[in-house]
Amino acid sequence: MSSNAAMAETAALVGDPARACMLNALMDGRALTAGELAGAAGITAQTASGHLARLAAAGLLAMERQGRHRYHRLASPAVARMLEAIMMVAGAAPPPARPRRTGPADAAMRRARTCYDHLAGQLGVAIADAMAARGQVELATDGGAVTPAGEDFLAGLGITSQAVGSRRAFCRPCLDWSERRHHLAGGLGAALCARCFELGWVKRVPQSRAVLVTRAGEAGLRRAFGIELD
Amino acid sequence: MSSNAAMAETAALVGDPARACMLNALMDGRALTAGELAGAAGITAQTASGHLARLAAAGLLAMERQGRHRYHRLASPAVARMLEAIMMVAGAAPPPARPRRTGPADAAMRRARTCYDHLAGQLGVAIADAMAARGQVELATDGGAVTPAGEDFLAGLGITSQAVGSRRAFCRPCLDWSERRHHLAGGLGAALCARCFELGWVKRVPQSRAVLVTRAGEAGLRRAFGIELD
DNA sequence: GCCATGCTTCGGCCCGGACCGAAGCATGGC
DNA sequence: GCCATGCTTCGGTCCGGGCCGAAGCATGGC
Repeated sequence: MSSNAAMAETAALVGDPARACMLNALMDGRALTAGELAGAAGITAQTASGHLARLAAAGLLAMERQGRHRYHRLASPAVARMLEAIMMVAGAAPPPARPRRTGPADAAMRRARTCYDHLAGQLGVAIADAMAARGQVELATDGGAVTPAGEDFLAGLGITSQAVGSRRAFCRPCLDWSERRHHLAGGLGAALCARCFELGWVKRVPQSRAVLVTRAGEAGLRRAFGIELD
Repeated sequence: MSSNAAMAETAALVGDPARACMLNALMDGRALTAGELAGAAGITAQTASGHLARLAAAGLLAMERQGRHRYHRLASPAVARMLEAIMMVAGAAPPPARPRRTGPADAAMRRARTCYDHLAGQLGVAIADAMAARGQVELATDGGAVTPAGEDFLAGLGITSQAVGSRRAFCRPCLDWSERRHHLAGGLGAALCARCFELGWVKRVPQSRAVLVTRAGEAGLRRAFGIELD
């Protein structure tokens, strides 16, 4: 059973704290240089170099040289999904343990962040809740669908069905790491996230997966979704 | 960022070949004794005991004592999904490598097997294809939905919508490990799988995730789905 | 009570691999 | 050409943890 060994090898790569840190830093979908990743993991450049080479060899990372720099990013959405899945199990892990402060310590991260290509945190959950409450999407633990009313609503936001995906069922729910509730992922989640950036409703916090809701964003989100973050 | 450490810890648990072997053996959803798991991993009982204790402490396994035996099973579907996700990355891993025989060496496994709670392999893919071709389900990479025609069809098979789930979108596609194509998972996949066992169309191969299609099953599958396994 | 079975705990061995210092290549700026 | 920057390779140290043998508890059969 060689597939067992392959699985163990892949998991072992994620199973080192320094590598996990680097992978996590790439979970926002951007590409970072080797130096930045070394800093994020708190290790020296030469140690990071070894790790990155192994991750790339295993197909977890894609590497791209640009001048003196080498940019690394997650090789595919499948890798991001794997990391999500691991994080979910890790988060729910201690079953008979003390409740233990859930989620990231960083308040901004808890409030709003990107999760590979879509929005998560309080913002992501609020959007999902609002769209579900208005009958714009139907959510279930195993999948979801956009309703006709939802398509109209998205069109009004400037999101075409082409941007979302060709089929009706493109709205994968993704259990939120800090909120422990579902938010919108999949094609719909990615399109909504991209549109929020385009509209200037949210902007990235440097060196972080966290995003800030701008003043225009607060107004826009209230108008479009009827949501009001604390 | 303590969540990083938690993720690494969880991944490291899967990252040991012996533990990966045991987790894999539990991927069919059944509960096995410590001795059986030790045998599956090719290690002694005392070594397995240590591994199992750690996996249980981390919330990956649930343990249940029954007489002298201790039965272990995956703690939750989330764990199974995590293992699936890791396997998927591991399978697709070597990107610039030789094509390398895909999937399990075992021919029976490739033909039909369970994947936690649903059917996979050629059989699983064939069912998904047949239902999609007949307009009974709509599949996308991020989710899926059963059509009204599909509900009628399922009712004819003796599968009520209660058995499948309360919402319309309960049919999560799951990328097949050996076939590299999608099959039906989620509530729908679980209900179909259970019904196939009830009808005696398939039966488990002892000590394996593989399942055999019975003579009655060949006829039933042909009649119900119009599929013909080689 | 006695023994067999199933599993766990303890102790000690040993190997893999994570880490860093130093040196070696590249690329870009001047 | 020269040096600075970014990254990699090499060599050596050190620690975590996987492994088994032996012994220690439970449970069940007799």
